[in-house]
Amino acid sequence: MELRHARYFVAVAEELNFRRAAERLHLAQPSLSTQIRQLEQDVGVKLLERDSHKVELTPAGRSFLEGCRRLLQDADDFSRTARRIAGGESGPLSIGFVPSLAHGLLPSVLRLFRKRFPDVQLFLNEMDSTAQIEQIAGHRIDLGFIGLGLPKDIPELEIVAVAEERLVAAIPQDHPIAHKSRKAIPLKALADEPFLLGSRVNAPVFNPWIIVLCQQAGFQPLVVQESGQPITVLNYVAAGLGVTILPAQFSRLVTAGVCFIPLARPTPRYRYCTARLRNNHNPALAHFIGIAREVGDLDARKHIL
Amino acid sequence: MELRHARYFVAVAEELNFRRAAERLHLAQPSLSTQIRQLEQDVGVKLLERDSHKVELTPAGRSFLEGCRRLLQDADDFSRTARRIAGGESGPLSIGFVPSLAHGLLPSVLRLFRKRFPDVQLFLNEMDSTAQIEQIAGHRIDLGFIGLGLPKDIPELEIVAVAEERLVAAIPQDHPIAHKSRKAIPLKALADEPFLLGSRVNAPVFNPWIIVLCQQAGFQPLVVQESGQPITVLNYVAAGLGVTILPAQFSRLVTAGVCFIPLARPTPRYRYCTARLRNNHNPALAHFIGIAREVGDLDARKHIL
DNA sequence: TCGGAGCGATAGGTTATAGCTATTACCATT
DNA sequence: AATGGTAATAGCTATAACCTATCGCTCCGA
Repeated sequence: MELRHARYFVAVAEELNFRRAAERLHLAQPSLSTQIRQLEQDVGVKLLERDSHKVELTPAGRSFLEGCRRLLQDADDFSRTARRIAGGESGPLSIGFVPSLAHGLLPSVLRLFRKRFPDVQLFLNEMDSTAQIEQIAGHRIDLGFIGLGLPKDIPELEIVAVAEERLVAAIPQDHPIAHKSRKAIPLKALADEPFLLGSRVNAPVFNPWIIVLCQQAGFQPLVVQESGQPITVLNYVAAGLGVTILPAQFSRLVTAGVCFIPLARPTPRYRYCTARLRNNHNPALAHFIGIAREVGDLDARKHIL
Repeated sequence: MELRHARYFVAVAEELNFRRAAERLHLAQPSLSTQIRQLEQDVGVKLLERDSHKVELTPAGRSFLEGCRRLLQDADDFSRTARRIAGGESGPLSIGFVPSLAHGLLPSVLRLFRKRFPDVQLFLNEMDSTAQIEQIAGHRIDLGFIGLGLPKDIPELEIVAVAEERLVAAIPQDHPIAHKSRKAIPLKALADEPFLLGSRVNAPVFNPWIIVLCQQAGFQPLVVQESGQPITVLNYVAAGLGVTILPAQFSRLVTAGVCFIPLARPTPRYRYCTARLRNNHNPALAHFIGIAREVGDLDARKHIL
């Protein structure tokens, strides 16, 4: 049996007349007769009761007709679905993201993505960037959503920057610099301050980057501590143990005793990136990255001080 | 798209190797390649990512694979169903039956039929024989289940006797005949009794037949009443208003004051028949009639006194 | 009672295409 | 550089879907 037989049979069953059905199918009547006979032989069942002046369905034919209709409809439906998936408008998309994005860029990206592509089924997995690399390579997730970049350059991965943010210095409120001005200061202004950084395992790329920035600004920072979550570090800052540097979004975490001052001249920018396998052709991926960039730019204008 | 494409695609998607898939399909590899390419072109979607050393499914292909599997399974399933319907083992079967069968032969027939053909969906409709003829002719029901026969002979209908029963005379308990013997009596013994018959609309065939039987036995019955349900008539008999003649099954309706005596010499037999349109080829019909005859014979041996 | 109209089935030729074989092009591995 | 595996391509063959022409049947109106 072939779908052709189903199409022909449905036409005949609906017209109950071979000639008219054949016309509808742009076919000559004898061809249709032959195909229907062949179908009956193949299925092993008489589907139509026909004599020279009427055609009617047998009970088996009635049931078979329903089956054929459903079959054709199904074939049509899942072909369409496949096309939608190929166009990135439907289908599954697994995304990993680092915890620091969960309250920042990600929700905005998801909101817009869901609006534009409501039929893409998103699977969201919070994990650190190392785990993301593994799962991307193992085809467990389609996309990684990380900060800054990756420790090592892996050629199979395509890293795309989707948003950037300025950096802010977090300084104890009673510190002289905090009093001078709320305006941006150069990184060099922190040259003599003790530095508090977050835990190295949480920020394997960020911390070294900060140190490089300081070196580029002409000083070697005195890192007195390198542990804890960002929020913990801010509490240490409030306690006067030192200063820290964070992406601008953290300045929204209003913390008593901490003053946030943007850094400038040169203005270092923290980047958020997506990571994907180059040969992963899930078309929803491109849409997601596109939306992330779109939202990222907006965010950049809105959030960066 | 044709089912062939689905079959081929499933094989390739399962083997992830054109050569092996082609072997499995008893096909040469280039033919398979061509067909898959054709399928992709037809659906308008790249289903497989293939280079010279590996084949893998695209996201659209994964979804399409599921669709194809379901499609093939469905086609198989409803072909089988059609065959079962054609074999009378499945499908719908509408039956009409006269009220007097509802508590007699019909339940036994249904019991056995359901056991043998559990997948045939029976639709049961109680109605008098005239309504049955109409609905059979109008293809509303497949089978009529009636007593005795039909008033007029309709050539399109095939009437098959499936069971027969002896007749009993119902006589007031204090009547001399009732006292003489419980053994069978000839119909002629009732020649001088007043006859009570059921309503003519309920028994358009039965009543005239009884009268003909009496005439054949050599007397003209004195019908003093012709109305009511059988149970009502039996009450009249109990009251001593006269005698009546009924199929043997009614002797199970034990009624105070009524004595049932079988009729014999000649032994008139009441027949139950099925009626069907000759050109109704619902195959479950033949099975039903067969079972009715089978049960009818049993009933005959068990119930006829 | 006899054409005529309309139906599906049949016969026989044509054509499209699924399938074949042989080969190529490509890549990974040795 | 050679080998062995892959899928794709080229060109031919054979199957079968399709066509036209015709038949045989039944119904229906003249």
